[in-house]
Amino acid sequence: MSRRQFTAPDRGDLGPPDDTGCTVLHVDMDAFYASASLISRPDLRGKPVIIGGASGRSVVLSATYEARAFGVASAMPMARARRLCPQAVVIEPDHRRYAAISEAIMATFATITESVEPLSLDEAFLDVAGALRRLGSPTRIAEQLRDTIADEQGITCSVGVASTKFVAKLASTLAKPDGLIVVPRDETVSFLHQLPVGAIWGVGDKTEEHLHRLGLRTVADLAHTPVETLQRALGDVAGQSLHDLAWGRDPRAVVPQRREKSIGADETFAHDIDDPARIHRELLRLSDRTAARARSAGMTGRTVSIKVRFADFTTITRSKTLRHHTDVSREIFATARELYDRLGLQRARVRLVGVRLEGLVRSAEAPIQGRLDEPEHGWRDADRAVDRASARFGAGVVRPASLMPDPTSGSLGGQRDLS
DNA sequence: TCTGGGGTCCTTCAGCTC
DNA sequence: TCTGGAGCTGAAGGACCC
Repeated sequence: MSRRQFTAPDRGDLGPPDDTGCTVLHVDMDAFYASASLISRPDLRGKPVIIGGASGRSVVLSATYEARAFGVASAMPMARARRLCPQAVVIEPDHRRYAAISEAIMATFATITESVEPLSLDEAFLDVAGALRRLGSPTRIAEQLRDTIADEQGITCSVGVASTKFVAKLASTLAKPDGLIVVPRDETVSFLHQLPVGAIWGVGDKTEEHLHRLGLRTVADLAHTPVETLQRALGDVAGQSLHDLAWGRDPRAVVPQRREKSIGADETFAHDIDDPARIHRELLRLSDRTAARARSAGMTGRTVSIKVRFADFTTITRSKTLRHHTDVSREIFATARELYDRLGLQRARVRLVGVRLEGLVRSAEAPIQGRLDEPEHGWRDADRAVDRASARFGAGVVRPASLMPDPTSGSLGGQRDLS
């Protein structure tokens, strides 16, 4: 679900594209969250619909093309989206439904090739080199795939077909909505050179601005700039990478399994908070959530980091690397709290806090060491028991006492000890 | 206009060891 | 014993992606 939009370069009268050697497909669902939400609301088809949270600070997760015509876009503040398109129907996201549909779509991909690299819930790369004899040309496979997903899931997708991942991804963006673009291997460079620099994967607003200041506006400009100049401006890695991509060089293969490197959770408050006790409770809740997700994924991590965003939107991070790996809620919270307290904030107004566990490895590869200060059946066992209860009765049935609603006030636990 | 939540990757800098 | 450089690691921040 790319957020950037460009116009497809004109191929002129070159005839049907030659897809020889174009075995990389990038498949991207069209307005995925909106399309998925409309499956149960067919009465809203053809109307402007925005998917997003109800809280004052939420942003647009997705919008139908009818809403986009009014200027509504992903990641836009909801308040602005509502102003741009007041007649739009707003629907709260339903992440369980999206995950279920995504799983079904990935299963469809798996019937075509084993070489599927999911990028997110709604898009993936497929390497179809091994499926050509069985299913036909890459273009034919892409067409079949689009038909199958439309029939089985009731949503449309766009597909880019090319010889490299980067070009296939660009092509699917240009094909939207409900389209298919093939970029023949021999036409890769001419295809790229017509595009603006912002079309390149990895060039965001800041880098685009930087390149514009250097007088570089198109991919052709980029390609004809000495790589050393780009490296001086953007750093060694980014400079080299941009130069390579501008010439269509992208050796990255489609990688079926990608291992997570960090797991975390953050939360933006409905209103800025300056009460340290409330922030500690939020850190506890986020540590709990992060640890539970790590255990569920069978991972442990060694570095705990926190993120704090202030009322003026400045953001800081602090991290601490432990001597051993952990997936224990209490230990992650203790580290997060220590990092927060070390900031020495005197009632600063905080907008967001986050907790993240980094340096992940599989639990089996990093046995959790028993600690001398832990009781025989330590906090790990308690966490496991909570996991089992949550699996049986639903998430949140067992929580730290400080996160239980306070019966006297109706709010979350008050001045309980969080240590 | 007023900016979510979940991630990855890169750069820079400081501290440590050899 | 002191010093400087190389290499590594951790920490922090920024940019980017969906």
